Amino acid sequence: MATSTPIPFFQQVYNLVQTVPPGKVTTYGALAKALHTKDARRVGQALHANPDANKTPCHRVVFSDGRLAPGYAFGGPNEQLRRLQLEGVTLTQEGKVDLSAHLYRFPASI
DNA sequence: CAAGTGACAATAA
DNA sequence: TTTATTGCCACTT
Repeated sequence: MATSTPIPFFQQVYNLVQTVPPGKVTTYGALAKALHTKDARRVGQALHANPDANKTPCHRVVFSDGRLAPGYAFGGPNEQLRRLQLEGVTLTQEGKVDLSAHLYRFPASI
C-alpha cells in the first residue's frame, strides 16, 4: 500500500536530535551522516526552523570544531551555552565544547 | 514552476 | 594561523 508518507528531512533531523541524551553533544556533520546525507547545512536549517526548542535540544548540536552556533533562535548563543553548562557539558578555554568527552555516537542507523 | 535561502564542512591561499 | 571560497541539497517564497 502504499501511501506511506515520506518523512520530511527536517522531521528526521528533529527526531534524531531528540535521541541525543543530556550531557552529550553532536555535530551537524554527524547528524548529516546519520541521515545518509552530505550536507550539514540542511541539519542547521532544520534546527533553525525548529518550531519547539523544548522538544528539540538544538543546543546540543555544535560545529564540527566543537563551537556553538552563531545564532541561537531562542535567546542567542549565550542561551545555548548556558543550557550546555546546566547539563554538565564542559567547555575548553576557547569556549568550545569538549567533543572528546561529550560527543554522542548515534546507533547503527536510523 | 523557478529561484533564493541557509545554526555547515572541507579545502585553498 | 586565519580568512575566503566552494559544494551541496531540502525548504520557502
